Amino acid sequence: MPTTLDRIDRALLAALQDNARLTIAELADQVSLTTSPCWRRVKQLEEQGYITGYQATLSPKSLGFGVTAFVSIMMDSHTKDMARAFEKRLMEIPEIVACHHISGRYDFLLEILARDLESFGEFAREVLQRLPGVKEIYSSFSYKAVKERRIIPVSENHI
Amino acid sequence: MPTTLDRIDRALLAALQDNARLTIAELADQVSLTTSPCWRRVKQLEEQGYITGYQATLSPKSLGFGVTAFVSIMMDSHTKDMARAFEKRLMEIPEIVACHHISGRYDFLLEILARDLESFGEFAREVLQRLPGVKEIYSSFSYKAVKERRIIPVSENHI
DNA sequence: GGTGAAAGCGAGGACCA
DNA sequence: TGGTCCTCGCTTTCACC
Repeated sequence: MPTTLDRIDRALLAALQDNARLTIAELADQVSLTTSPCWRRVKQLEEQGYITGYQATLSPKSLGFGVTAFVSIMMDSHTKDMARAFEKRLMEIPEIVACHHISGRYDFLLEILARDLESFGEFAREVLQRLPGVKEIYSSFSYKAVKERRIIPVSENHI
Repeated sequence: MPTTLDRIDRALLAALQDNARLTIAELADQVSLTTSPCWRRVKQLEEQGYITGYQATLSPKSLGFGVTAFVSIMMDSHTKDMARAFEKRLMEIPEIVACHHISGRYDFLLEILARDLESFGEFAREVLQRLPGVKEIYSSFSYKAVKERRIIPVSENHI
């Protein structure tokens, strides 16, 4: 399915990544197309998996989350069951907004939101330390999000 | 401005975080309101900064990025000028999709997309090592994104 | 791949409760 | 606040190039 993307497809992806609420008419205008082919292309990009969803970006601070923490976790053992239990438990905890299984000294890298440092401390003690299979935890706090929109490059140079 | 959010506002935020392309009519339906008040609430949530934007979520893999790397960077010195030069340069590099200034042993944590490991190696040598003020770099690769949608909790329990 | 038209629906505003 | 109504423009899907 992943047919190759032409200039117009890439322009559509860039435009929608910047503003997911653009109407088809506005999009068509930006890429110099009429609405029908523009609409078909967007549908195709969705069906072929280039676009996986549309999300409103919320402000953590406005919602009461003053602290973003990055937590590195080392596991006791590295069995498949252990990893599965750990990952399953993670999915239930909304404060953990991202998690990657990673290479290197630690096994998982988590991104966590908390109201403040005190509430993070409690969360670390009561929740993180009790996750199945955890051996060691290293926490680091974000002083400032220098770049956080996670804009994926779509221009051809990068491929 | 940040007036407090009631149940309906939170439901709207949750719905739009899940699908930013919902129409006002669909949203109104989900929260049992008619379109006008629903529309007014969404506009308010945007104006008051709870919603900072709407983004299409793209698939890095489909776009040719097979590797997600987390790079920790230690700086030479910690002057304000140094940090500014470093941050300014970061903003110009699209492969760096996120960056936080952090506490702890390292100063910055970057998230980087690359085609493959080889191309990341080149990027690390040619770009990262040459960023202004860099003293030490530690790279770690994501084997698997266990959770990556960065859904910010909006239910009242968390506040 | 592209155009153009038609039917139906949503957006956004004025106004009332 | 929430609801009604109204108008304009957009979305979506045709048939066709």
